Amino acid sequence: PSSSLLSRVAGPSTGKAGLVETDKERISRLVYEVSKGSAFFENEVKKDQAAKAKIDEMRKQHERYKLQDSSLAEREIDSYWKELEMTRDLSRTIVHVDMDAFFASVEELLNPSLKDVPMAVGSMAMISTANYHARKFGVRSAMPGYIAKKLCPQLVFAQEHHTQYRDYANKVREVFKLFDPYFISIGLDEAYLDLTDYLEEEEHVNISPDEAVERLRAMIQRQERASAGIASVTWIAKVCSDINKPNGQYRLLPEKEKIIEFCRNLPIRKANGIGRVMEQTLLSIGVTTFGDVAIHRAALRHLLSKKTFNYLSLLYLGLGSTAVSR
Amino acid sequence: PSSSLLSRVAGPSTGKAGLVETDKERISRLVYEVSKGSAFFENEVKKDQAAKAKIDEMRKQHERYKLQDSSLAEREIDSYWKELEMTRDLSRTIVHVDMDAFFASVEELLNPSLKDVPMAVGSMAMISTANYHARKFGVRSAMPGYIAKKLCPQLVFAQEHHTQYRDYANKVREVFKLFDPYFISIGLDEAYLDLTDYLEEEEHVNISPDEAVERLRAMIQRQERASAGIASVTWIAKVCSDINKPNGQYRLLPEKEKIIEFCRNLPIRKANGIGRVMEQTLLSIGVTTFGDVAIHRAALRHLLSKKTFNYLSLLYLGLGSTAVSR
DNA sequence: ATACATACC
DNA sequence: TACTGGTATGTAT
DNA sequence: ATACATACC
DNA sequence: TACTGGTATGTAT
Repeated sequence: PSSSLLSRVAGPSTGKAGLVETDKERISRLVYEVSKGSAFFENEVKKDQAAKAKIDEMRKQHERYKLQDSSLAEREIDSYWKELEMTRDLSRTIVHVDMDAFFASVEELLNPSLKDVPMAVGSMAMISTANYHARKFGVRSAMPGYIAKKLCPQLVFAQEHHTQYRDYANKVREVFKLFDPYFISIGLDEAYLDLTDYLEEEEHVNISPDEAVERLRAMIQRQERASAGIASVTWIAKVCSDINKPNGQYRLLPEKEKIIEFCRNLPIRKANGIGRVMEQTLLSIGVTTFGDVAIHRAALRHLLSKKTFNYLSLLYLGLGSTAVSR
Repeated sequence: PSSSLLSRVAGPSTGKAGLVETDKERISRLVYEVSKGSAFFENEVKKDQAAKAKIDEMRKQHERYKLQDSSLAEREIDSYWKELEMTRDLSRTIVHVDMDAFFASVEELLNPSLKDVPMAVGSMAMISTANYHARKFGVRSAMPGYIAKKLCPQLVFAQEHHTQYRDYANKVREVFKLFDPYFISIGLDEAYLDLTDYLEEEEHVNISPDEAVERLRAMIQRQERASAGIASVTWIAKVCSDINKPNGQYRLLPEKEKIIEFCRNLPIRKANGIGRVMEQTLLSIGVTTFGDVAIHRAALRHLLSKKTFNYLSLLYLGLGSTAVSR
């Protein structure tokens, strides 16, 4: 099976965190073997082939395009990027907070005996989250339970208790409100906050963004653990919240050079909006990080839609929305 | 009423040939006054408003675009045009033949008394062609007969005799066949011929393209008169056939500089494919001739669809299809 | 895919 | 009194 | 406009 | 045995 099919059937969360390469490989093969033959699987094979055909078309177009001189196109793109640069706003302190294994940790609060065993919330059909014991075995969100059970035979299932999740989420949101009354929730377990106003208030002027977020996470941590990312735009804050997960935080300083360097080395898949298909698409052009976007800018503008190219431009430059409060 | 609405209700042929400006103005106003209130008219008003709204949107976008520096875009377009230039083919001698007032002149053959009076083929509802006596009054193809009658009260109507038109057209086509067996007919009264092979035949090597076309028209003229244009691409041949109409011909020599100069001064509306709406659209950007297309190339590429811009590029450069025979 | 607008004869 | 009818192509939804 | 694919939680 | 269900957005027809 091709890598794109493996990544498709392995589910979105596989390969995200906490596993070494050989484990990833072993797990995705196991998932593949177990899935094979199901209706779901056959459908995924079909979709994968369609996506691959499109990517192959593009690859051929790219072969032709590569022969051309692209220096003029590159200069035009550079000039466009210079204009984008004018819109850079480093003035906001944006935080992305992500509750660690939220559903699972609520279940652990409800039944502390689950704390020390590999546990997943959901059923043999589908699990929504797994605790970190289970994750060590490759168990992931959006993985069917029966596959998770193959990866981890001693896995314990907890039924979902949505009402409780909402109650706990509301408690956490009370904390967010103290730091930014206009915070935005994404589902029950994520939120974006704009800390700029908080940090400018007289009683907080001596607090650094890192300290403020430590404080916020400490207030949450009476019951739940959370990770957080701090940056000048929302999407980078989200990427940062993943870096020291679980129970950690990371700040990317609001300095143009640092931001561009950060994005240059960032695997494209880390950005919101770049999924499995776009990852494979860009890979076929030789793009793995946003730094590669700059290298292949002329080809990318030629091969992708205007919207997609403009979006990649923002990601390469580390630009994006700072809109949380309003 | 706005000029665009006047031009819309006046019909496609108004303003084409043979009238001075004040006449055109008087006629289009008369047509407007007479049409006003009809269902057809109200529909045209609605369509005109929709088209105008779009054009106005574009105009606003253009106001913003004009503030930007367009030198890089211009260079990229120039490089694209240089590539297009590589495709220029000056080797073909393309002729467009257009029968003068075809239906009307057949009617005159069928009833010679119609020769000396203003006459239109059709009815009070719609006329298809008018003879040149009638045209002096502003009577045009696709004009409703009752409006034509207002312009020219003594106008005589002849009923259509399609069978006869087809018979005469077939006779004319026999002539075309002698010059190019692969000629292409457009309706009953127009044709494109590729004279290249004819002129290369041993018995014709001493005949110029102009002479060959004179000869062709003379052979047709035993019964019908025709005008013709000679150029290296079909669309310019068609423009040329209009220049010395009726009963005349014009050749644009197959020389790059002459062709570009010709197009530079050519009102955009003369080209096939540029109708009333595109004319108004381009006018709103300040484009009247294809020379203006070069001046405003950066804005045009920004404001128009890729297809439209590429098409205008060909028209500016005097490039296009030479495909007649094949 | 479909309807509608533009364009031409 | 009364504004064709056919085709091709491009654009918007 | 509609269906479908991608992407995310 | 067994692959959620919701939303947003982009692309193809």
